[in-house]
Amino acid sequence: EDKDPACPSEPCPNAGATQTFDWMKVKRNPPKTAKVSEYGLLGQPNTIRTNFTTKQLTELEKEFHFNKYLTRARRVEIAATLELNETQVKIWFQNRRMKQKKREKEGLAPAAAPRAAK
Amino acid sequence: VMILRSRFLDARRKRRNFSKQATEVLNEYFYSHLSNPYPSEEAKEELAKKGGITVSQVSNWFGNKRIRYKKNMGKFQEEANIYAAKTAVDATNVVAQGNQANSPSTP
DNA sequence: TCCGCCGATCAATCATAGTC
DNA sequence: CGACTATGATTGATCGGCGG
Repeated sequence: EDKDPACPSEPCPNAGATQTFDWMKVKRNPPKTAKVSEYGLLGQPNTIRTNFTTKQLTELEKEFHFNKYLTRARRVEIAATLELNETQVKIWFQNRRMKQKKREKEGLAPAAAPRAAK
Repeated sequence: VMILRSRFLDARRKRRNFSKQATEVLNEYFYSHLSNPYPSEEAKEELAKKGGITVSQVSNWFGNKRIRYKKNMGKFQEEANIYAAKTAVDATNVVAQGNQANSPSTP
């Protein structure tokens, strides 16, 4: 996975002027979205970002407008219907809530930023 | 998976490059804090104000910058040197210093 | 001890703007 | 004008911390 003929080692000595800080080495663990089941042939089931279909997103969106939060039962139901993991549904709602919050926040500040600002 | 490109109709993405001044401010902060380019919420607001962009845009910029920088450090060497000279508040060890905790991080 | 949520971030990708 | 690159935004998923 990393091909760097110049600096094979880890402590890559500072090449050039700037050094290599910790944040530059941060590496996220690959998504464990694997579906178990059939991976005997392909070494990697779903080590990549899942792409939800329009249908799935539509359903999730619809459910979101009904309830911002899911109950365990509802989650299981939706996951089964859309053929997704419960975790994926859970995460989707989580991200959706954050997105909503972000939107609300932007819908108030950009328009006006008059007073205040100390 | 036949092409779920339903995202086509997302008129949302009408990107606009930031002004020279915004980029200047962002890069200045980034390279002067290269040891830890993670501005606090307050710092982001400050940068947003100075650059005339939103806080989210500042976040996006840093997110993209960090990833792209570490992905190909060599490509940014030149840029790094330019901005590094400008400001040097950096400090690999800014711990001590008898300083003032300006952040309201209540323990 | 396990689980869900939050906030921030990562990482890959999309689509466009800019350069040649 | 098309090809290629630079860059802002989006988003499924991870990380660490908190509370129940």
